[in-house]
Amino acid sequence: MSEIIVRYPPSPTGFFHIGTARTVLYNFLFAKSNNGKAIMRMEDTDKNRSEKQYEDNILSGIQKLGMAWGENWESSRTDVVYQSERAGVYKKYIEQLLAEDKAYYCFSTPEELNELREKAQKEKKAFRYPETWRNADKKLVQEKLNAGEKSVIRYKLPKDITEITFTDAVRGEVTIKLTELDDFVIAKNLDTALYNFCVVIDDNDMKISHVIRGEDHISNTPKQILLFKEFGFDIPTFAHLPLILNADKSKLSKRKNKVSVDDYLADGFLPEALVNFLALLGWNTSDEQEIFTMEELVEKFSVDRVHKGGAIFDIEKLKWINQEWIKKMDISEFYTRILEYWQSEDVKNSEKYNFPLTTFGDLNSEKNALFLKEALALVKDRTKQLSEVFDNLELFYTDDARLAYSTDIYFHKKMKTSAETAVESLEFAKNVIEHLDESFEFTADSLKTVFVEKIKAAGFKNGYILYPLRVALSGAEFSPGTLELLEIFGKERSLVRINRGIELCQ
RNA sequence: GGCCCGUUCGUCUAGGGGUUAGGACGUCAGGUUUUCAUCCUGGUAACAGCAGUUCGAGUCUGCUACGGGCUACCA
Repeated sequence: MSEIIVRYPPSPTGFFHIGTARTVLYNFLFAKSNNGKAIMRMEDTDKNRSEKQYEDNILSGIQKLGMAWGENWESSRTDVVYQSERAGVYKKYIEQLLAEDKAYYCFSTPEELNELREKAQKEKKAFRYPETWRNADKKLVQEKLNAGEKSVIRYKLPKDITEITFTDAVRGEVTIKLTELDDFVIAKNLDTALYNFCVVIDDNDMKISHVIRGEDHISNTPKQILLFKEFGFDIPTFAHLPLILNADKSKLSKRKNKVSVDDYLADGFLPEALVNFLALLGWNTSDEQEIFTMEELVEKFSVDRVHKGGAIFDIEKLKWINQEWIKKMDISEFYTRILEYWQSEDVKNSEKYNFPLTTFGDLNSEKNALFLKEALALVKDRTKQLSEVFDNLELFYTDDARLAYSTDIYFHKKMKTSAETAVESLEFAKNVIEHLDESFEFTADSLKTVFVEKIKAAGFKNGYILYPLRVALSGAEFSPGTLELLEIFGKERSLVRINRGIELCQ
């Protein structure tokens, strides 16, 4: 079997799109799992719409998600092929077609054509280019060319073929009758070849074995196959992926969804989670595993199991997967990742998020770093998105003596507590803490033993004491557990917060 | 309009003639926990419709309906 080679063909006309990411992912998984390789090909033939910033964004986005390209999967920027630099190559093939009378110049103006299109629409007929210039007089054509009249180059649809059939790796046999096609434009001029043409030349030059792309390209496939045949090239295997959909089942779009990968990254989704989620949108193993590392995906991926129907982008499931990935991390990894996140370009570029690291003091200081780590440990398993963490950490860094919150939150029906009863609860807790031995180990576990014992002896219920205590320590309605808060704040800070609570309640 | 493609719980999906149609997310209820989250238990909920083939159809065939994609001198 010949070598497996796929291509990543983004068009740098917008920021790295979630749909592009999914297509690249499937190409990556397929090539990687088959010991093949992937070629990065920038489809930037549309000079008006292509921009360098988009190109950079796409390239770095692909790397951020852990998808690589190149002979050795090194994702080198020098490996990137630009269609804009291959105009000369395309030109030769266009000239060949012209010389063989397989293509021709067409002088019909867009205005004329649009008129015909509208007319066909009105008469409820399909529009086809009427082949006005297909067999035009050569001399006339040359004269117009010499006169510098505007023209395009069209492919001469063969008349001896009636239909094109190809076997799609995802959906099986697909047949399109040639009567559905017309003499399509392959180039604006000799130096400006268009998409359907460039793709064929490139795929051949790069020995692409598998073309894996979105379903929206199915209708381009017969045109490309015609060209492959025309030049006598080997035809790659096509695999058309189902589309990612908006909630209303239309193709995923900017108007109805966030579509930029960077936006999701800025929102605190992990690249691993994004990849995991995207992989499952249109493909799955038959077992019940939901969380996959990239390695596992590579190992298990197969095109046979790619679905035909489109899949709606469900952010709730993404959130769940993201949380699973966060739970899987140990605390030092979480610490590293959250710092990376706070300092990432995605966050800095976002108008929505502002995470001043100065809040945490100088993190080069071991003490500060350790405290942050401990605080993160208390917050980790309750975070779905990295973007929530900063706010959830705030309570650990506010001025103990000046904690501000509404005493309404001391009210709890089940615990039978309120701002009034809180004074008693807090005084009790304060007393317990103040009478601890010098040698007492101020940890959640030890504190639990002591508190449970003393509370029982005093005839209270655990919640009656511990709920208000938690509120006093956190100043918040919801927070990590009471004992954990005591431990992280330590004796001194805990007492200051308890006193502040008493002060507020009186 | 034309062509092409698709259709199992709200969502992602398992399933390839005989299943109480399974799992996950969400949601709801209960439990654990000092609150929230986590965690545990349980519930809810689907084969688009109609014919046909067959002893038997979610699984095969046809038709209908619905949905989507494409229909550029964009990619």
